[in-house]
Amino acid sequence: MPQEQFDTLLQFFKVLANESRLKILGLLANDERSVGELAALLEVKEPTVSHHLAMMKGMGLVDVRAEGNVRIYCLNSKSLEDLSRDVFVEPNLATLVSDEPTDAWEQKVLRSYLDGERLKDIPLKRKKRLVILNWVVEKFDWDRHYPEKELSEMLTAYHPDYASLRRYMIEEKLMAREKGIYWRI
Amino acid sequence: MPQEQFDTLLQFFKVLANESRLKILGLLANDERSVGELAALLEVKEPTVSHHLAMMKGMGLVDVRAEGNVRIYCLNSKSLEDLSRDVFVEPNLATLVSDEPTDAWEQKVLRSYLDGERLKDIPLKRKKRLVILNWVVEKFDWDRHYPEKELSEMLTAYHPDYASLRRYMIEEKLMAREKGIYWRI
DNA sequence: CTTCTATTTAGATGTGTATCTAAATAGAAG
DNA sequence: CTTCTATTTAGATACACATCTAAATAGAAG
Repeated sequence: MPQEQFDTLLQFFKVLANESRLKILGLLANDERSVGELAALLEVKEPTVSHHLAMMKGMGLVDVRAEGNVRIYCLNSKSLEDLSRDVFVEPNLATLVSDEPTDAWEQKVLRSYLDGERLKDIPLKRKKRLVILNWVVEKFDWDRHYPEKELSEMLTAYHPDYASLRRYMIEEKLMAREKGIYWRI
Repeated sequence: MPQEQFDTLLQFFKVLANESRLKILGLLANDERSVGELAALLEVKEPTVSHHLAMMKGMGLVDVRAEGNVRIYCLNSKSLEDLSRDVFVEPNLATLVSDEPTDAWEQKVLRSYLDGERLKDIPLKRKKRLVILNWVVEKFDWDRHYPEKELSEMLTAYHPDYASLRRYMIEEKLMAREKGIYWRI
């Protein structure tokens, strides 16, 4: 859903990001016009206008009606309103792009927070911190149980603030704890 | 005013009519980001992102803040709202393009309605009719007074429905009438 | 059917622009 | 001051696209 919507929006902007087409939109907002009229008003050749109108029709921005030898185009203001409503509200915009971390981005985070096998810092932003925590938790075996003392010693090897690391691991449900014993989940 | 606004709008669409820039907009709607983060998320090089951000900043779509070595960009949602509000309401759109008849357009109208020195039709649309009326009224001298009979005979030479022509001329204040005498104004 | 006109299709050309690499800058940290 | 890192600037390349001309289509009118 978001991807498809993103492409539609991108296409919409591309269609309107052209002087001739934007003028056509403005002219049709005043009155319906034939291809020839538009060509004369814009002072470009008919084939060019025809090409532009085809694009705009493809986006549903205009409608056509044949009248004798003439094709009359008019604005489809509903589709314009639909697009603008969906688009220009910030929360809608936000859903257009997944900000799921990509491999490339995770690599970047790891590089910037790791100094060899040690952490330079524990990221404050949750998204980045998750990348780091996932890297740390990989150091532990799936099918072992770790007493708190052993866990803390191992964590200290990566960052002095082992307590925070431990707390975050629990919080993010990367590990579970019971009676002072920890294991991966 | 309309021309300037038109250019702004066109520029706005051009800025957003690009996959990378539209994604940046979406990402910044989620959270502020540094150039490097955006480059990693989009999987393009930093200079490219930098270039895009400069464009967007030029339109006032984003704001920057320096933080150490890093420049953090965030969305300026107000400017986005302003633009969309001005744009996507049909009456606003209509004012963006002057539909004053251009010379080219007038020529076109004349060509399509004239058959030599006779009118094929009297246009129903006022804009076109004005072009025709202006052409007809040129046939009359500025400093002569025409009795109704003479006027009607002259008009008949251009179109059988001389009465309509005469009425339109008065209506558009191309001619004035008093006691059955007509003259140009 | 033939001719004329409005439009569309096809194909060519030139400009614009998104992106890259390499080099310059600027600020942080030692 | 020197070094390192994030970013910007400059310059090159390549692809996209707006527009044009010429030819095809389709419908109106004779």
